[in-house]
Amino acid sequence: MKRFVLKKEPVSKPEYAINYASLLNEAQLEAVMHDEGPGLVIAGAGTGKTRTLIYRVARLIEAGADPNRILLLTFTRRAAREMLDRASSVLDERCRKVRGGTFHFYCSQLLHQYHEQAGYPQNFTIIDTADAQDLLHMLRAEFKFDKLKTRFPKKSTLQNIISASINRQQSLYDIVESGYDQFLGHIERIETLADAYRQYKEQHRVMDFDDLLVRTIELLQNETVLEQVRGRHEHVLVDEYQDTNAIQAELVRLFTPANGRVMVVGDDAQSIYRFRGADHKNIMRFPDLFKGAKRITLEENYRSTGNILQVANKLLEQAREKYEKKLYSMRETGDLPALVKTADTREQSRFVVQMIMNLREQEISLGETAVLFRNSRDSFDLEIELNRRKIPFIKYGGQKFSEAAHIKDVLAHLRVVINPADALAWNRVLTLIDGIGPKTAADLLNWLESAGNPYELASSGILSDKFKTGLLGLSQLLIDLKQNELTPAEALSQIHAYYKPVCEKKFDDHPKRLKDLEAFEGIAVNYRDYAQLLEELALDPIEATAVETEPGKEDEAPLVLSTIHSAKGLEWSHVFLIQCLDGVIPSGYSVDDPDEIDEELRLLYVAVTRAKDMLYISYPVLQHGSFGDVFTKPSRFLEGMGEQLLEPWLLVDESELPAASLPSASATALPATARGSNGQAAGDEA
DNA sequence: ACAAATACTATTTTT
DNA sequence: TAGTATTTGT
Repeated sequence: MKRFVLKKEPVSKPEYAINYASLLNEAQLEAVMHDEGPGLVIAGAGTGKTRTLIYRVARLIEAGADPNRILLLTFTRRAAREMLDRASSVLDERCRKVRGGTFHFYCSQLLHQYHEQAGYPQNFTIIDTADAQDLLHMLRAEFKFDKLKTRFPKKSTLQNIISASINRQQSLYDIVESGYDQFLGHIERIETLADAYRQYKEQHRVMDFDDLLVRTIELLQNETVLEQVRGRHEHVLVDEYQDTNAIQAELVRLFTPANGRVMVVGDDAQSIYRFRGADHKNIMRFPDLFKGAKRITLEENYRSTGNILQVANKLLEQAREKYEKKLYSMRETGDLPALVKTADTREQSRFVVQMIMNLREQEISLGETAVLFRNSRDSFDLEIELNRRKIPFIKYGGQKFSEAAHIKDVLAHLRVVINPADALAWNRVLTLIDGIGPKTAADLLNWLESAGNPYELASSGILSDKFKTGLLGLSQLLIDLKQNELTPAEALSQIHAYYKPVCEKKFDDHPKRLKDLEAFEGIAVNYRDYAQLLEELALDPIEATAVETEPGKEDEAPLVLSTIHSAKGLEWSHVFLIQCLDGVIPSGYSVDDPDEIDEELRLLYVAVTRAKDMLYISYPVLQHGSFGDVFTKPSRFLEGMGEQLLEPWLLVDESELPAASLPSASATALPATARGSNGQAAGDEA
């Protein structure tokens, strides 16, 4: 029955098991069914972007595409996993065979596979941001730049500058001039360091995150490799395209097969990674890069109530650079988002906790609620309050679990065993020993390079009584780890035992950290060998910083605390946005650059559009600083919003309320709605 | 000369 | 809070 007339007929249904037309709106359907040539989907927040991608994957497979030859690039590995999970439940298990992951992950796969052409050993190691910083720290000491009279950038700043220079494809000078002008006097030293850093990485055959992308582009200059790589992609799909930078855009171009089957999805109004070189205009330049790209726009929002979208649209109106679309809510109007002014941070925390407890009584579970903030530290006070009230929560964003000092300490021991040439890990391991500082460690390292057996530390020439015992202990541990073939979990448990006293001495909060280590051993059970554990951890660090679970209630999904950046692509029924202050959002660092201000505005836009049913924006009037209290102003972005957009809530002291309204309470504040008695506000129900 | 203890200060966001 | 500068101690 295969007929050459098929093309002329309306989209044929009988071929598909899934009835796409009934499950998707017109624009979504168009994106899912799009066949030849490049496609660009501009999808506003909550317009079913992910849904469209999922159904497209299913549709392509149904149409006969080999799942293995579909490449799905996402921003995080979590997003890739979720998408393929959902696609599998929509269609079937074939969807799991889709190639996918982050740009970094896919590049690292290619580089391992074509290591010869790339000029690297098969087992090159990937260093994460913290390693890169440690390396710069070491180099800075080597060049004696740490003993200068004028202020020199600290290691994290140095790493930021170097990485920005690569990702934004600008010279170090330009980066320093535009963002770090206080260090312009040191520009030559910074250039020296960046050069030494690059050399070290080449000599030791390690790559940082940026190298993974840059080296892949270099690799694909090889025509044979390029043909092979392209040849294995039948379709390329890219999510969150607005957050790609020029390097990633080039990768997409290189990955795309000759048939031009590439589809990218994104929202220029949600571009929030400028600092990493992303340019929200990139997505609009896609048609220049891929001629004849079909453009599809999704504007119907299924997520948020009308009132929430009004606030979102009002935010975008303030942008200097206009965005082309406006969101239309497909839902009811809903309640007005709340604007809550609190006396100080403590009161804000108590307000949030109180509201969350009230919501829980109204059958809105913790898992349907999230608290968002600009900076990771903005939730510190709230975390204390949540702990006090025994409310389980999980925090995303900020420092990662596997980047915490104590976890890195433990991992360094593993790294030394896998790769005795890993100077960074040695440095870390050695300086943990009492009596060994940077200098002695460097001397020992020097000796190590010529040593026959690097683990027989005791035979080194420079043994002093001061640290002899410690060094012997370390030697013992490393030999144990090397000789007995242990699983990663067993090895970690050995290291844990060795590290325990060190940890107790080094950290005041050792009980918490030792508990983390136990949890880490549990996680390590899932890994085959040391090397796999280390590489996966570098590319996909364990995101959650702290999980606090109340015993017995483990099945209830915990409350989510998240930075706005980490909340991208997610949604919750009720969303609290705390610390909505001028100087926080927009960040105080961005106020003199209009482009940066626009980015902060988009950030706020992302935060607001995470909410499905109700949004609470709060800010404290007074902040307790180290120099005394400081009066603060709400975010400038909220200024133009009248009471018809945001409803001001008053916090009423408990003592002024009828006794019944609060079940258990210390001096907790309670919101009262200005709308009178019918309000949904907390406390009214119970 | 180097390590350890203490005081101070400046703080984004992520692969 | 953690990273850095300064002081104290061995």
